[in-house]
Amino acid sequence: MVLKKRQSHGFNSLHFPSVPKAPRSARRAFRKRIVEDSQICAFELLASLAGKLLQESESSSASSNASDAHDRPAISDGVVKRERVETKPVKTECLDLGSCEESIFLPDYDSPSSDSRQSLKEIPPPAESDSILERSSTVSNADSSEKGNGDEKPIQCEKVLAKVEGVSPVSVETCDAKPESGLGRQPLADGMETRGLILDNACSSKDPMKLSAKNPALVNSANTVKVLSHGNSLPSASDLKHGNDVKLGIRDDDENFFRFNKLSNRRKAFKPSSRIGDRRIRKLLSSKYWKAAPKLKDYELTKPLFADLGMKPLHHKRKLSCNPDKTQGDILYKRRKFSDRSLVIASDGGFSSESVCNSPEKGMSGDNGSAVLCNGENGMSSPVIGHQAQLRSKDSHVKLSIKSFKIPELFIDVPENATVGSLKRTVVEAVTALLGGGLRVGLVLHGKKVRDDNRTLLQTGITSTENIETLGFTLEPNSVQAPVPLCCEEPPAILPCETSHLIPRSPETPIVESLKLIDSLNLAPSPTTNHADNNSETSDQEPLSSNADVVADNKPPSDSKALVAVEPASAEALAVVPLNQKSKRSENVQRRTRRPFSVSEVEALVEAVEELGTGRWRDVKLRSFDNADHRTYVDLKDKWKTLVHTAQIAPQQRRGEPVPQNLLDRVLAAHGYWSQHQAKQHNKNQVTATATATLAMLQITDGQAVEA
DNA sequence: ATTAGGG
DNA sequence: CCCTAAT
Repeated sequence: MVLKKRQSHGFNSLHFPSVPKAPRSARRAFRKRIVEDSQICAFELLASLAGKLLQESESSSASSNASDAHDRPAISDGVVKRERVETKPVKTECLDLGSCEESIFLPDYDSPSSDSRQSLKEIPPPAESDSILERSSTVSNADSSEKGNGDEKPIQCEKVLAKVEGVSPVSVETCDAKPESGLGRQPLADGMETRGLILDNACSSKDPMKLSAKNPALVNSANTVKVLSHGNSLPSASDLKHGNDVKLGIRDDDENFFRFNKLSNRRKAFKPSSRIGDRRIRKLLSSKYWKAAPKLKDYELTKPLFADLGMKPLHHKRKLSCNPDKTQGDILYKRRKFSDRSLVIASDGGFSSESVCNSPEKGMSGDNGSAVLCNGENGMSSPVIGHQAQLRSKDSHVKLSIKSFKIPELFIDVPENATVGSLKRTVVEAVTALLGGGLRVGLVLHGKKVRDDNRTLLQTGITSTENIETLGFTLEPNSVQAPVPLCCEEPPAILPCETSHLIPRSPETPIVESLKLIDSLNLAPSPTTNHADNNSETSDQEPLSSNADVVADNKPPSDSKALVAVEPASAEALAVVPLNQKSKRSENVQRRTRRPFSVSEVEALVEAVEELGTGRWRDVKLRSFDNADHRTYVDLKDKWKTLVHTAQIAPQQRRGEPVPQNLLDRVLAAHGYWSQHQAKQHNKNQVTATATATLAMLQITDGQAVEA
């Protein structure tokens, strides 16, 4: 027990009301620095943000060209290539995001397994790479030159080598627009079995935006490919790279993050007590200072299968061009609080793949485990993403087709005078933000969660069509594992400019009706998909509930042979999307773990309150819980509150660890006493004597009553 | 930063 | 426990 040794005096102790050891101002002195630091952080952040925006604006014109270009450079082996010809461009329709320049063409990659030379040709097949693949750390400028800039800043690529299956190492390249991009990228550790996983994410452009516009697709498709071809759960270490374009933000955030930690440490050094520091940090974490960083962390911490599969940079353009006038409509969206933990869902109320995207049939050819990521264009419906999986067994590979994922319920609030376009965008934003929070994909087999990420599919039992029936995927917020706040409170400047903006939720703004309308439209997906199945291969769709035990009904993925993932938004976009606090919190911040008060703690509390009264929780904390970092004065106050309540109710209604009646009696006595002397608390000395007597009487009375 | 109260 | 408003 951390309880401070306390004097064992009862009411008599009331004679000696404890007095703060020093004036509050003095005690707080050192804290000031903390505040200042945080402010500095804020400034730094702002500065970086400004810089980023500036940079983006500067490159806006260029980026626009780049963004709509079909040529998405594929890079491998340090060579930048245009893929237009080699890959089947899949045009993804934009979600009516104002500008469709963001549309991306996603190539199909063929599974190396069956036909490695095709899509992955540029990438050295795993088999060939018995040794560590060495790659030039610099990416050729081919792409950049085409773009017309990119020559200037050398871009660094860091190589990350990961050992895979104890045999062939996997080379992953990441690039950073910034030379010193330090943040240690996490290698594909975790002993992932990603044989043949090769991720190349080259950054040849100096312009972050450009990168963002291009790379995500690249990365995503790469991931998908991996999934298809290898079946093994693939680490999303590769996903890390996605954030290059947002580098600035990430770095800053990370720096801040570290700073925060520092602060906390410092604070602790000074004062070993109180959890206040922690709380403060938490608060900071959960607030605006965070943008992309959380995401990065998520990636680092987890290995989401599809976590950021499919994030498309939707916002660059908008960011720049928009000069949102805030006076316009306000659009709010938020996730429902109760749904924070589990998302999901259900039968695919989603859209058929076609409705969502134009996926090339070719890409879906059976032999190639090609992945097609698309962006659905139906504004309203877009938020609803069905989830469907299809598995096939071919050769020794397990192939799946996930038609779509359904996203959890969203609340959207928009003014009546908002335009349809703005509404659509809002929905997109919401979805983006949601996904940006970082999702993990869970695997459910036979209704049971498969937790071991390192096991092979074979070991897990996912080998053939038979299993497919019982295989399901779930989407889970990352926050569970990584209590990292993800979001970002960005100035509306980033928002879609047209008519509406996402704004932090404000009570007054919302028009409930419109909200509901939207909600129903978007959230309640009408089962577009056919339930009729003709295919032997079926996928289970399960509601993603926190339980994850639930197995959903099978869905007959009709014919899609390829994996089709619907991608609502880009990772970067996510980084930029402002979220309202609530959604943020619900998704990112984990509640403090519950720590029921022990009897001894209660005793200490009671004792302290008897002496100090009910209005000096800080002193109570200092007196009896100074060493209990997890008990804040608010906690103590709350506990007292509940204690009083507990003492007032029938013993049968009390729950949890029973508190000795005598303590409860003391609680009542003290409570009664102090509530009568609130006003007089000033003159403690004078009152003390009286208080003692009164309390004693009260206690006696109470005790008698109880006994009787 | 604390306190007080509602959720 | 969390969140907020008011100190």
